[in-house]
Amino acid sequence: MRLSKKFYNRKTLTVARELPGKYLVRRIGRKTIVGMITETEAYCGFRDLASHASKGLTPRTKTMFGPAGHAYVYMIYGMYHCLNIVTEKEGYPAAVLIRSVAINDRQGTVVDGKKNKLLNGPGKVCREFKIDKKLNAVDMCRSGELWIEEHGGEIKPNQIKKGKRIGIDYAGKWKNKLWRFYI
DNA sequence: TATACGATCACCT
DNA sequence: GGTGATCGTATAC
Repeated sequence: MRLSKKFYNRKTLTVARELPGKYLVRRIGRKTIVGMITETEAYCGFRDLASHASKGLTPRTKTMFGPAGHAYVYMIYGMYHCLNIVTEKEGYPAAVLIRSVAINDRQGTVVDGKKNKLLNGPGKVCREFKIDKKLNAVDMCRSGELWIEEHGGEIKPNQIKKGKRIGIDYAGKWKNKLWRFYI
């Protein structure tokens, strides 16, 4: 079942904690790619120095200020894209970064010599799912191209671990927050 | 108009 | 462990 706006329109940490174990679905024409989310990070509020939104509202970060359930896609290092999902109410800048996804192909197709493929890193996730700026600001509650499903029962809450966020050494005290969730 | 740098990855030592 | 690739964005002139 597809996650509704109700799911995303809650506290960012709650959404980030519950997303691991859910399924990211990407439809391109007739082809569908499905992967289980295995790692997320929360970025929330004006004061979080690790969040792009701490610099204020700009054309780039506008999506993060928008309604919950929208995809926030941005380019990093000129070569990679990162996928985020906007959370909380419109006007409050918050999002959950999808850091890692495990592809379990339902048809059993071999991917990279293995049946299962772990996409550990937001850049790899976006490369595999063919996510780029065109998907920025799409409504994941309604889009026919990108959304998240819940199948239920696969992951128990006690399998989800938490830790410090990664790659944000510049964020001062904010870098030590335990806002990263993974399986 | 120009410049510096980043929520990364791959490849080098 | 360290660094180059490579470009959109923010910030500074």
